[in-house]
Amino acid sequence: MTIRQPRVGGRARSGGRPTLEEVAARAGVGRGTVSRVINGSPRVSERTRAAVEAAVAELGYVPNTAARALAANRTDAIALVVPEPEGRFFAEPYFSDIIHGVGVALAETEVQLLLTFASADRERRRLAQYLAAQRVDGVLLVSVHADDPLPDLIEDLHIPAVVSGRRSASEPLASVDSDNFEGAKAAIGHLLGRGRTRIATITGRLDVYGAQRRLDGYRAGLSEAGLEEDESLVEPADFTEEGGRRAMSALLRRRPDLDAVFAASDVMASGARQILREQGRRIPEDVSLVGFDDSAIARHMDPPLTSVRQPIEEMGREMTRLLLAEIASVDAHHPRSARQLTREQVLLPTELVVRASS
Amino acid sequence: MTIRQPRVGGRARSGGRPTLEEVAARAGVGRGTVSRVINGSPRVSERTRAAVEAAVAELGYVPNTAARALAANRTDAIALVVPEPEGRFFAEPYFSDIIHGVGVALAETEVQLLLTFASADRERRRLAQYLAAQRVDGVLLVSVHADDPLPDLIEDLHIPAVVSGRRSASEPLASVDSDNFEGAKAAIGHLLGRGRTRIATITGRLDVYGAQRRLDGYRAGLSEAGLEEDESLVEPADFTEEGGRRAMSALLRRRPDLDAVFAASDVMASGARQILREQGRRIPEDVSLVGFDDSAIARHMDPPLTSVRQPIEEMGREMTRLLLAEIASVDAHHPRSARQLTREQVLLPTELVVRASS
DNA sequence: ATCACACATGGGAGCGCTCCCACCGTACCT
DNA sequence: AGGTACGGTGGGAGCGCTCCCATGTGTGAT
Repeated sequence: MTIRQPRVGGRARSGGRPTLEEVAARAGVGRGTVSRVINGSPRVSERTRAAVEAAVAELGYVPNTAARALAANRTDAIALVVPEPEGRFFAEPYFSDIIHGVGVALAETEVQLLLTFASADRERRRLAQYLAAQRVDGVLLVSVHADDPLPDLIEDLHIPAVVSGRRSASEPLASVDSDNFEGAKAAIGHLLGRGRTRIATITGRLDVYGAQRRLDGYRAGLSEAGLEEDESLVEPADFTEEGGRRAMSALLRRRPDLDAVFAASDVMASGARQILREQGRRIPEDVSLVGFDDSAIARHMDPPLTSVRQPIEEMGREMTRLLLAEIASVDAHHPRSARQLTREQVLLPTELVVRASS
Repeated sequence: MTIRQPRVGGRARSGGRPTLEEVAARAGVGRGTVSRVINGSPRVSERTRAAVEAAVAELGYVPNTAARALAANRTDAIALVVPEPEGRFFAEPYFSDIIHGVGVALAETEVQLLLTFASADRERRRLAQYLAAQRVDGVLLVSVHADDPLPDLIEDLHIPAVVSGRRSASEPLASVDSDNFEGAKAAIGHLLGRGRTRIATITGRLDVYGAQRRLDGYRAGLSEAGLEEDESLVEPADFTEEGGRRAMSALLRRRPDLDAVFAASDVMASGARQILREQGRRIPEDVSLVGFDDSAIARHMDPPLTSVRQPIEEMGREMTRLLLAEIASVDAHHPRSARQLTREQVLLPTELVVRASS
């Protein structure tokens, strides 16, 4: 028989990173005690804690995350999943703001943020594998389309998740959204205050829940002011500039007497403005124009566009808060199968930014 | 005495993700064999492999990464470290291109990309912890400044790493850079071909190695054409638009007879153009202008700017290739302390994009 | 038929941690 | 004095994998 040698090679002790056990030996305590100190358990005497901390500092000990993840069944990492090609991701300041908000919310925790793109089908599959492999404790999903299968997949996997922008009134996942309804209503209130009464709207794709809510807000704003609904003032579009142009043309043809336009996005407002100008309507003298999103476009338009600002960074913060809470609740109620996720729905207030176009 | 119960709770078998052992049982083979199949070892018979693959599919088995990382001492993840605040990161298309390149290089591997920002000091410390905790197998470093301590830190940790843009001629880490010298020389060659002989240059911050190389290329281009060096045609700046304006003013004051300007960045070229226009010099009739980077600015300038294109996406690809190679070589030569990293230096060719400004 | 050798396979040990139970000592009560 | 309680501590077991050694099992050469 041969005596089994301890495994040598890559993980040899010499020069490797120190382990818990080594710290314990150095501090003259047991492994469990060191673990308690590292994890900030209160059940450790002051003397012992100090001794362990000294040993940690001397050895430059850093816990091995893989071991911790395996033993504790958590990774202390969350993923921000962007179901878009990188190109669009970088083009839109939206994402930058979201990430910033997430970063703020994570700053005081030990949780790491991972960014993942998943536009192509192939990448989707990879992502599914990734999530199933339990590499993250939870997922932030931004910019999901109504027909995206990703959220359902995540739901099946029983992974804590938060989406930005509900997909419907009965969003099954926890979500953070801006108050599209009130935002639109405020825009209408503002236009009414300017003395406008024939207010048209250009909507986004109505299969997007947020677009529907903006339309609802438009209608509520008018009816609360005692104005009758008038479908000839409503023109659907698709969130694009070209769509904005077409819708504006249609509206002017149908209702040449309109004195204000509420576009459900800045991009569509930009398209509308082009047509208004071509047709010789002055902004804001003849027609007031209001957009939605308060994007860079709004600030740089001529004249600068009044727009409804969404608190994007705050949405990022809030999403993170919700996700961390879900993860914590899962840890608590152990049974992984029967867990209760909170599925909280948060609605953040919007703000009307008034500029020269109204 | 009490009989020790198997641990229950979160990690109970019921409903949990299947393990290797369960796949093995299902396929009627041993644990080792399943592991071999999963990892694509050739030492498995065709029959067995098929049986295991069937079991994997039936159970929806996905290996647990934490366990794998712990046992194999690798994570199959690399980090892209951006020592900039997120804002700048998103503002510059440079990063988007790099990431795209990295993504392409990673597409055919199982390696996951993590994005990490680390501008503030606090974040730096976190990052250092993160790396020490062995959460990634290697690091891609972009946009490092000459005085950044991060690369040295990474070097001390003996973590495979690749930087984009060497910090000096003797870069200690593996690096990928574009050929600034030849790029600049080509720009000068082009201007000479246009019949220009009094060619000035606006340099970047000369403590940035790349800026120095562009200046060297400028000089080499002139001397190869038999022109004498003339320091009155060289004006240092700092890569900013304002710097470009100042440098251009100084050059015009000193050398009103100049007939071409090579700016070491498009942004500086943009500043230079403003001054040239103010002074009534026509581009390109009176003065030819060439920039560097071929950024969006170059395409949108009036007139469109001739510029030296860097193969950014390819740099991302190449960095990834180098990093994966380093990681592989580390795995091979086990002893973690005495490892030999390749420290390869790659120089990618640039390309002159000729537009109306020259 | 015998040996040698390759190839295929099973399973023990161990990666570094967390969790939890058992145990120790001390303080406080009866 | 004996009992009880509890804060503090040590260390076994186990997380799910990889690695490698030991053990079959089949093939061709002798």
